[in-house]
Amino acid sequence: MKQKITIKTIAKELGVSTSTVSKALKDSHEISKETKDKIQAYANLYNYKPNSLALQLRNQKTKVIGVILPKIVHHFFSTVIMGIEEGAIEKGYHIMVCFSNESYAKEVETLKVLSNGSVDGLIVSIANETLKNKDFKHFTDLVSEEIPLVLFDRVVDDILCDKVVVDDVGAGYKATKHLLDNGRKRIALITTPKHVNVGTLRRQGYEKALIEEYIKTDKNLIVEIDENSDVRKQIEFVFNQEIDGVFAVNEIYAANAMRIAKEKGLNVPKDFSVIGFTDGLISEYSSPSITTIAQHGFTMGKQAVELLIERIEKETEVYSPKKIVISSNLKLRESTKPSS
Amino acid sequence: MKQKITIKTIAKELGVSTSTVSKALKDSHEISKETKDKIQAYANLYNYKPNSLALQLRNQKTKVIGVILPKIVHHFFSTVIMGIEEGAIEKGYHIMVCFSNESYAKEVETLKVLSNGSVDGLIVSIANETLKNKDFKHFTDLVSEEIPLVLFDRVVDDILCDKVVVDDVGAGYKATKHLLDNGRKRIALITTPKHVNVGTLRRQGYEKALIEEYIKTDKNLIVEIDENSDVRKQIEFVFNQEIDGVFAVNEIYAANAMRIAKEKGLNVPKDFSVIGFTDGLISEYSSPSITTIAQHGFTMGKQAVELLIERIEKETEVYSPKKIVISSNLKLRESTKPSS
DNA sequence: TGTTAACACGAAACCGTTTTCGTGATTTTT
DNA sequence: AAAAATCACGAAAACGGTTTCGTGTTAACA
Repeated sequence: MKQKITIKTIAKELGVSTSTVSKALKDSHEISKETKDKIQAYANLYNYKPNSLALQLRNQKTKVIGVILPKIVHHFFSTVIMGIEEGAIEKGYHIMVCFSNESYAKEVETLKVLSNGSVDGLIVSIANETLKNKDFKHFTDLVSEEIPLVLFDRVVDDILCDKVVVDDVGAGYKATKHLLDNGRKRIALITTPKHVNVGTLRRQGYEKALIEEYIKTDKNLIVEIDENSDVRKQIEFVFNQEIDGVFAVNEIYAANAMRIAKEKGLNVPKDFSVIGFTDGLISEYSSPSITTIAQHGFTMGKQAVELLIERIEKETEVYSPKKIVISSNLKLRESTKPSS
Repeated sequence: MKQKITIKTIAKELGVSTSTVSKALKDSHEISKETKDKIQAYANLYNYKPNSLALQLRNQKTKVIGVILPKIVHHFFSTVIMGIEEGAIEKGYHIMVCFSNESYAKEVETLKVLSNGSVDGLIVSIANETLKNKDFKHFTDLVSEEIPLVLFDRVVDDILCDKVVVDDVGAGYKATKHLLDNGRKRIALITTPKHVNVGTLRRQGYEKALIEEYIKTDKNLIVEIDENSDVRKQIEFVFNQEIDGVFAVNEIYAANAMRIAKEKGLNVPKDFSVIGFTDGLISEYSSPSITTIAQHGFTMGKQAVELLIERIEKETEVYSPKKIVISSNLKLRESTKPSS
């Protein structure tokens, strides 16, 4: 890379001290107009830009926020990133994005690297493997180092930090209630393994809605998907039962379920209703389009980053972690058009 | 944030100089075993981590790569990010991600901020507005500052830097040829405005395939989508003509076209074929699933970052820009099952 | 005319680390 | 026993800025 122009260069070239240059560039009253003009003209001519590393070192802050996501090729997470970035830019921050790829080891490593001073704070959604392990030491260490941290979506209560989540129980309830209202009686649930807490919470909502209608939850109608083996096969399994609707905790499962239903000759939404989670493009463009729970990823991201920046910039010693719950809502589409 | 432990702290605490601490932590032979043990033990105990800002300043490199994308909630771009990140991590780099949101102003601003020393190099896909403006000064400035830059997908030849693109002409050709081979005669093209060069290139491939079959390109079969107004309406327009197939330059347009075709009572793929670009989830999960040109975003990202890092680390003064062309291939699905 | 204030600038410390070059104290060599 | 080599460590500069605190010169005031 070309030799960059620095304050020193300018100082030497113009026969003044670095302090004078620094002050002149900040339009300090200490410096005479002529000197300022001369220095500023020179700086402009040679396109001087203050070296941000030097400033970061001096100010002891980077104006960078680290973001660690389990994955990115995913509508929800990419929407969240959008929100985080927008919120960050508004406050003069930038984001450094890393992925854990759902791996515990990579999450630990990334957290370690980012917490060595390269970022002012972190926004994280926990990797699946970590949730399974239940080993959160890398997070609690971060907290005890007092590095600002905000967890979102996939959070755990043991980690004492700010959190942003969707109202998963409520969402599960709304989704199931909607199916019941449409007259469905035997509703399958396609969810994640228990360690993924969002899945568990959505399941609670599902069960709550059923109980209210005096329907006993039937274990055979519930399938916990193991992403390491054939997802489609596992979903097909539930179709061995007699069912008239399905609530899936994400849109991939929902799309798969609908496809299977159609292949089995079921007419969606006439004979069979489908409802998913994450209001992504699949739900919008599949046919029939799929009713979903909208997660408001953008809002989540924005709230998370605002929370974090507040935490970073507030020097208050006493600090009680906040938890923001974003309410989700139903996005009605063709897959649950009332069966006449 | 808690007061971080530094080399100075250790030095003072242990009554040695900072140089000794620094050397001891690097296991230098200059330091006696006892002193090293003592210092290392202390560092471990208090969980000392070298401040990365100080290192970056001293080494004059950040090991960070800036990435500027037009958008992220998009299958292709998020796949590219994955590739970039993986390649970066492998070489000990991290990525700083920003979005231009297709805006010229934000692109200029972001480029300026990132080129002040916070990154060692940049990977960019140009914003639509910039392509329309044809104002690339912010890029050429970067090049003349000799800041390593790699452009991908949306590139322009005037900027002298490394580039990674897909074989858009070839891809357009393959897609159109495939439709022709399926016996389609009146093939609509749904593309972008002319300033988006990838659209223009794909169109060239389309025209080339038609010419080979002695079919004259019919302007009425081509629609250039303006994203600022109703996309669906614009696509519908082309259905006023008699057509038996459509080639769309991205999957959203393809999905829309297929939906309209179905609404018009056309049977896909029996009466009508659809082929898209970007092998995303929509194409996979819509019904019928949509044949696409796979863009290999992951590969593009990885190649781009490898090119960039090579450029960053090679101190060779003479440097001739490279252009890597990634060949795309057809992913056959239901929307173009041969009409019997 | 002597004192004080305002002005315009520079010296030096600081942020946290690395690294070159001394240097005094041992140990080895002759 | 004197010279040379080795050892174990420290001082200081450097990376590129900012900022506090002088300080010499000039202008204003009594």
